[in-house]
Amino acid sequence: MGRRKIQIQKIEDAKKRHVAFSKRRKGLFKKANDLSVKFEAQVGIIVFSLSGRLYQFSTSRMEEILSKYHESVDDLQNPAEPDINDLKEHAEKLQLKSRQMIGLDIENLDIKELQELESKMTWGLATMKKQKILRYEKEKMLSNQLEKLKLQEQRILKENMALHRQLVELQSIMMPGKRKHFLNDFKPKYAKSGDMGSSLHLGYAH
Amino acid sequence: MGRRKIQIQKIEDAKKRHVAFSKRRKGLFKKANDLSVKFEAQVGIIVFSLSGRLYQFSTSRMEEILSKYHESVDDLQNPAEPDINDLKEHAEKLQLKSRQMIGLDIENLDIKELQELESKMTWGLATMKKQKILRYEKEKMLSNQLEKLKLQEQRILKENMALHRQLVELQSIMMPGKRKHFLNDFKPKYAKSGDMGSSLHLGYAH
DNA sequence: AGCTATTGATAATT
DNA sequence: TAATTATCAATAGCT
Repeated sequence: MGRRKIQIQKIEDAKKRHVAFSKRRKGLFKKANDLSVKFEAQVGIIVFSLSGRLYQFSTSRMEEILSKYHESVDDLQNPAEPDINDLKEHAEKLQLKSRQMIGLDIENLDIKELQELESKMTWGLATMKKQKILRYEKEKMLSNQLEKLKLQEQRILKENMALHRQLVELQSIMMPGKRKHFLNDFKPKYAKSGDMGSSLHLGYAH
Repeated sequence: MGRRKIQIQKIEDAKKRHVAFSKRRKGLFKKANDLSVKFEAQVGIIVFSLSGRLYQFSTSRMEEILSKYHESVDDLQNPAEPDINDLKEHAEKLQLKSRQMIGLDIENLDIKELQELESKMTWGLATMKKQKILRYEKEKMLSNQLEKLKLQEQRILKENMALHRQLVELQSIMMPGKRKHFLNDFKPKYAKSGDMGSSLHLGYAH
């Protein structure tokens, strides 16, 4: 490359380091761009510097690429919930191999091992997907229950009114024009006419 | 690079194309690895081939990098809901510039323009976040309503039973040991003793 | 999958 | 920060 061969990275002084980082980032993004142009590939690159700054390159909207990535990963059938420790162990393994240039020799890796790794990696995503479904079903169940309860309330109210009507009728037959005192002094709250609607205002569109 | 200079990409035959793609991918991933080692950077690369196949490289778990990316993007304050057309226009602009190697000259771009673009790009994410909150509140509202309805049902049932009791008491006073016929032949369904619980089995943990 | 002529990338320097 | 250039690295076309 440059005037001298370089191997590993020493801390160097901050300025040189920054310049070199900038150059190499630029080079990486250029390579990515070349690839995307030459092969009509869709590429997204995310880089975090040591200081935590984000640099990114993408041939189209990054979010588009990321969601496509998630779909792609989701599409791999998810294994029956691998043990979480197993998952972590594999993640560390991958990380280690990554340092040993897994990316470079990715095609030389045992394909089965790679698939296994990938599918285990997607476990988290699959779980999220399930939760989404569960959430939807829970919500549906809730609104169903609500509907049933409202109907139930209507029926009971109706019966309540009927009972009340009978009671009044009976009282008027027994002692017309007089008030009864031997009965409990009970005042129905929920049997007023014209209040057949729910006493709660429940507006909810599912 | 090779024996001859290459400019654009012709359709070539599939085999050569695939070989070249593979080589360049490998090269790209190597560059990424070099960068990450030399500068302790965290790098994630997602590549979709024209046929839709996914290739990826990452220095640590891809999901970790992606969530870090989302955090990073989320942290930029989102502007007060830019117009959707404005957003689209900017997205197309970015896409166009992307083709013109925005990634390469990203540092030469007007920083303000870049920030504006980025923050508008995060609008979609912010909206999703809001929807999540709304969903939570909707669910809370639903379960609140359910609770209220259940209590309401209890109260009405109680009153129903009381009414029924009075009715029976009144009948027994008027005509002990006899059945009344001038009253409607009404059979309360919801005033049976021992059925004070809700008739619906509503199990729900919020 | 290896090889190498040739172009591309870049470390050090200005 | 930008340009130059001596060197090393990547790779296109061949086997």
